[in-house]
Amino acid sequence: MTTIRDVARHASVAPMTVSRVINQPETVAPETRRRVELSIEALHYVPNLLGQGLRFKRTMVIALVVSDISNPFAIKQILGASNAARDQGFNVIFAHTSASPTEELAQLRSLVERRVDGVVLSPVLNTPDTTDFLQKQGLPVTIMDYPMPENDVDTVRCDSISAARGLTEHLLALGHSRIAMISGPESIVTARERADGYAKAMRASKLEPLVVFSDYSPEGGYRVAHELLSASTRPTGLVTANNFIALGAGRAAIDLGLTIPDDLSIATFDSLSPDSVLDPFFTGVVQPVEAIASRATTMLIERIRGEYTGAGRDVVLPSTLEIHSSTASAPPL
Amino acid sequence: MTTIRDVARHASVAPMTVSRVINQPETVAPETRRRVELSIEALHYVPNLLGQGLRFKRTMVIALVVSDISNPFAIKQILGASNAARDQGFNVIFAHTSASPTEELAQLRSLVERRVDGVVLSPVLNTPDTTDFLQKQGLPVTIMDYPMPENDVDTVRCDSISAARGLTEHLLALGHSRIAMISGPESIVTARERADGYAKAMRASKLEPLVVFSDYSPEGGYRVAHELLSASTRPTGLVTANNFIALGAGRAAIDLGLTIPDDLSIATFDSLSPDSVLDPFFTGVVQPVEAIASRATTMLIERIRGEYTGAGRDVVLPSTLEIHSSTASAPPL
DNA sequence: CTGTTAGCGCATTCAT
DNA sequence: ATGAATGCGCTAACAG
Repeated sequence: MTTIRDVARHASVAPMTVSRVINQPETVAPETRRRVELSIEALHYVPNLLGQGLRFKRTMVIALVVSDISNPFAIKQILGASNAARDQGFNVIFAHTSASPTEELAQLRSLVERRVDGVVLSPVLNTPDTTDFLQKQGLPVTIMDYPMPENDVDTVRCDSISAARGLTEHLLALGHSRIAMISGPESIVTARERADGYAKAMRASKLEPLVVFSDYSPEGGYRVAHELLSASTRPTGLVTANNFIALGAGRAAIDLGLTIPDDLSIATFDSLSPDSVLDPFFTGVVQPVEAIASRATTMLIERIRGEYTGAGRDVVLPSTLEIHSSTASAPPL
Repeated sequence: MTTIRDVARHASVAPMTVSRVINQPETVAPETRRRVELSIEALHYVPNLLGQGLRFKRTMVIALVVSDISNPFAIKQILGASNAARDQGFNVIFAHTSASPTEELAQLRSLVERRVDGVVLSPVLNTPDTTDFLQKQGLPVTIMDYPMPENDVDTVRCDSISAARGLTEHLLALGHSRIAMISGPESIVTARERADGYAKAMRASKLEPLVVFSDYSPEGGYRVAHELLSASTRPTGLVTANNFIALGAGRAAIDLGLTIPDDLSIATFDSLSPDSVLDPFFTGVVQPVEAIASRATTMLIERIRGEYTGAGRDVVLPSTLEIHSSTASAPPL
C-alpha cells in the first residue's frame, strides 16, 4: 500500500510537503501542490490513519456499544449516534454485547485497544464496573438509558418509573382493574424500574400489583402471558416491559382464542414503529431513542474536546404515550 | 494513557520483555513474567493496537458494509459476519451507506484510511467502481447479494431469478392469473432480476407480466399497490421484491377494504421472521442471510491469510419458499 | 532469557 | 515555501 513517502518520491518533494498538501493545502505553493495532488491520484494514495492516530493521540473515532442489536431500538441508537458524530467530524464504530456482561467487558477492552476517543454505552447492567474500567483509562464515557448512581458520569435517559405509571394509568382509565405486568430480567434496572412504576400506579388505585419478571424476548412474553391468561380470573390488561415481550404476549392471547383489544388490552414499553407491525399495533411508551443517542454523542464529544470537564450530568428526556389498537375499555367482568 | 514503556519501567525490564509477556508469555522466565503481569495490572495497561497495526501492517479488523441498516436483513448480516470473524480472531467494524453510492465510497475510503484488512460489501449498485476502488488498494473484498459480472471478485448470493420464479409459480399454482409485481428501483440489479424471474414465470404460463418499479420502502409499496388495486380489474396476487414493499402493499389492501389472503394474496422476497409480525404473516422467499454473511466473511479471511489467491469465486446458496397466511387460492373472478 | 536497535506512517518543530 | 530530524507505541531481528 502506498505511503506518504512513495508519493513524495513520485512528486520529487519531501514527505512533509505531501502531508501539508493534505492537511493545510494553503501553505504549499500552487504548482507544488498540483504536482503532489497528481501523484496522490496516480498512486491511489490514501492516508494511513493509524500513523496519524499514533502521532495525534486521537483517532476521531467514538464507539457506540449496545446490548442487543436485533432490537429495532438499536437501529435508532445507531442512526442517532452516527449522525451526531458525523456532524462533529467523528466516525462511529458499533459493538454489541449480546446482553452479556462478560462480552461487554471484552468489547470495551477491544475498543480501548483500538484507542477510540470515547464511548457511548448502553450497558447490560447498571453496575459501576464497566464505567469504572473506561474511566480508569481516562476515556470519556456517556451512558444511555440507565441512571448510574454509583458513578460520576454523564447519563442520558428517560424516566422509566413515571413512564410505567403513565402506561398503567392509561389502562386504569379505561376501566381495567385486573392488570398484570410482565417485566424483563430482575437483574436489569429498567426492568425493575418499569415494574416499580406499574406497582406504584396500581397501589395508588388501591389495587394489588402482579409482576412477573421474565426476559426481554417473545418466548419469555409468550410463556408468562400464556400462564397468566390461563388462570381462572385472568387479567384484562397487560403491561409489558418491552416490545418483544408484547409480541410474545400478543401471540399467546391469540393462541388462547382471546381477541385484542376486546378481551385483552396490552400496553407496552418501546412500542414499535408502524412500519414494522400491521395489526394489532401496540399502545405504548415511545422513547425518543434517536434523540437520546444523539444527545449522548454530543455530550461525549464535548468531553473529548475538553469543552466540558465538570461533574457527571444526568439528562432526562421525556417519553410519550402513543395510543393505538391494542388497548380498549375493559370488558364487563 | 499508559504505554508499554511505562510498564517496563515499573517492572524494571525492557519494553521488549513486556511485549513478549503479552504475545509469547512462554518465552519469558516465570518470575519476570509475573512481575510484568503485576505491573500491567497495577497500571491498567491496555496495548495500543494502533502501534501494533503500524508495525504488523495488519489490524485484524474487517469491515462489513451494508446499505440499509434499518432492514432486519442487515442485523442478520451483522450477526453472521461477526460470529464468523470472531472465530478467526478478527474484529468487525460496520458501516452503512444509506443506499447512497456517494456515501458508500466515502465510507469505503474511511475504512481504507483505517487500514482494515478486508471488506465484506453488500453494494448499493453492482457497478464495478466500488470493487475496483478497494482492489486497487490491494484490499481483499467479498461481495454479498449481487453477481458482479465485471469484476474478478468473490461473491456470495442467492439466485434471485429462480427465487422470483418460484414465488410467482406458487401464486400460479393457487389459481391466480392476475398477478402483478412491485419491484425496487430499476437501477438495482436484484430489483431487475426479481422482476425478470417473475416475468419468466408469467410468460411460461402464457400470462402478461405487469411490473412496476418503485423503491424498497413501505411508502413505495403502499403507493403502487394502492394504484394497482384501485384499477377496474385489480390483481388477485401480488409479488413484491422485499418485505418493506410487502408491508406497504398490505396496508394499502387493508385501507381499500380488501382482506388478505381472501381477496388478495401477497408473496414477497425477504420475508420477515415470525418474531416481527403477527398477522398476516407473509408467504415469501427466505434467503439464508446469516449464512451468506458468514460464508462471505470466511472467504474474505481466506484471502487475507493468503490461503486462497485464485480467481473470483461465485457462491450461490439456495433460498427457500416459506408459505404462510398471506397467500391462498385465487378468489372466483 | 533479556536487552538494543531500528522502522512501520505520520506530523510537529526547527532549520533553511 | 520546503526540508530534516524526531518521536508517537509497538515488535522483528539481532546481540548479549
